[in-house]
Amino acid sequence: MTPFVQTQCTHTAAALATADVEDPCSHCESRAVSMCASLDEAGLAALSHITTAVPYAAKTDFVSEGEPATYLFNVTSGTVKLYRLLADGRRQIVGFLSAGDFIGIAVDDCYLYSAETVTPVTVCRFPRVRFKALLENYPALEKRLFLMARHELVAAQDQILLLGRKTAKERIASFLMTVKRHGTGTGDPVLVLPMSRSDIADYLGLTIETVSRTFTQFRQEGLIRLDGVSNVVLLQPDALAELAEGL
Amino acid sequence: MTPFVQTQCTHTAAALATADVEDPCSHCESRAVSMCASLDEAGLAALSHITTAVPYAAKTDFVSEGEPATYLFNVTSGTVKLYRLLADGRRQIVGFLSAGDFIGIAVDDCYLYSAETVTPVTVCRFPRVRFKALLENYPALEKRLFLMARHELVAAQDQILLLGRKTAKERIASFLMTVKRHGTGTGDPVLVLPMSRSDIADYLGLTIETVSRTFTQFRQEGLIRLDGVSNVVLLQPDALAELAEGL
DNA sequence: CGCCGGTTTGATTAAAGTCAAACGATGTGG
DNA sequence: CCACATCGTTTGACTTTAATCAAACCGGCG
Repeated sequence: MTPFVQTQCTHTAAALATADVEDPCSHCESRAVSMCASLDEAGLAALSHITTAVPYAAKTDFVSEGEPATYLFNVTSGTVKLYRLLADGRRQIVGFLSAGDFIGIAVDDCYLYSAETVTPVTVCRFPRVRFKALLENYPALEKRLFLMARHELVAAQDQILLLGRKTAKERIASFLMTVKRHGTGTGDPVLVLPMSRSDIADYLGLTIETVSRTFTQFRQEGLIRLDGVSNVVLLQPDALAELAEGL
Repeated sequence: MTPFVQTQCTHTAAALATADVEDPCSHCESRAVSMCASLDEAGLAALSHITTAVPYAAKTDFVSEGEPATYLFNVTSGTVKLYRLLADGRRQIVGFLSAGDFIGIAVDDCYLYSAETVTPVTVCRFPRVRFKALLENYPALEKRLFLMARHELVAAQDQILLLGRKTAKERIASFLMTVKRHGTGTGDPVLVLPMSRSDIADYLGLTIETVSRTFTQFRQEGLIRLDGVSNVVLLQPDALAELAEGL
């Protein structure tokens, strides 16, 4: 478990093969969408100096709630879920992350949630203390993280509205619209859900059975088509959008 | 409605009476707990220059979701609720604010939630554009806002766990513990709840009836004592704390 | 005193959860 | 190559929690 390579800030097998030791981040596919976009060459070099690129297999736990926060991470490919547990094992997924997302914005000394990969994932790993030191010298990076934190806060409030006041159908519809928005940005109505029904349930505050039944119901109503378990075609995206808003 | 005074950054009737025009923020009771604590005298002077102190009566709506975000606010006294609505009127309160809390950290051009006073409230009001300009010159202020945003994010994730996975009893217990923590910090087990049962319900994703029944149940079980509707004495704070964590 | 809003209590319903079994891909070993 | 075990998913029957509908209560105020 947790194999890793010491090459810095190069993330895919392809990138690794062509890694340029002098400028390791230049090939990073997620650079443009990550906090790294805020850094000039000097900043990128300084960051790459404290960075380790790490690939994880699917279903790998790599952050545990309550543990000392030794490292912070940038997801560069794949899907990660963040979750919190109650004492008796009830689980709430607080977010799904993908390329460009940062893990640890709100972290102080200890992690406040656990993180597990959903798919195979690559991350850039930074020692927390050194990252915080670096932040002092790159105000643009801090500004960028602030912006990302604000976006996370908006997303969290959306989720609070969903969990507090939406029905199961509205939650699933909202989830589909979020995945759609998060996708290519094109109007592509074919979604890929890399996470299991169990993950979706724990994200939406439902049970596996209710998630499954609701997908079936949407299929029967002609709102979606299901290709296997992970491919969803939105047949009536507008109707789903309305459902998501409670109309 | 929305009466206001042009005196700058002086917040209570008492403070108003003794306002020092040269140094209007010096008497502010919430300065130490607000973002203003990050400013030196020059910064405080610059901020006070774009500030209007505004008192609001209880139950006054002063921010509306979707409206252009002309102003940002700092709460200096009283309690405010932030909420979002679904089309059919279902309401979710995303947070209660009090002295020192900032309204608009995550705001871009338009407000993302509505705000209404619970009690009589005083705020410092800043034109958004001018505030953002000022931020550029006071990195310590921006750092402080970033820190506050991170704390809000942690609180939001706690609320997501609560709404997604806790029972009604656990939600009420969690709410009581949050109010307790938010209080004087002393071990004072007597809480004052300035908000209505309806507000508590809309904050916890429950109905008025369930909130009321759960309080009654806690009273019958000897966990709390109720003095009227707004005073709650925690008779067994430890048991409530355990309930809140799902133990 | 009696109205009025918010709150509490009671009876019933409905939405989602639980328990349980069947289904269907995927992967393994005979 | 196919039987079979496994794991995640779907479907079904039933239960439970909290919501809904409705009435009584209570405290403050005109």
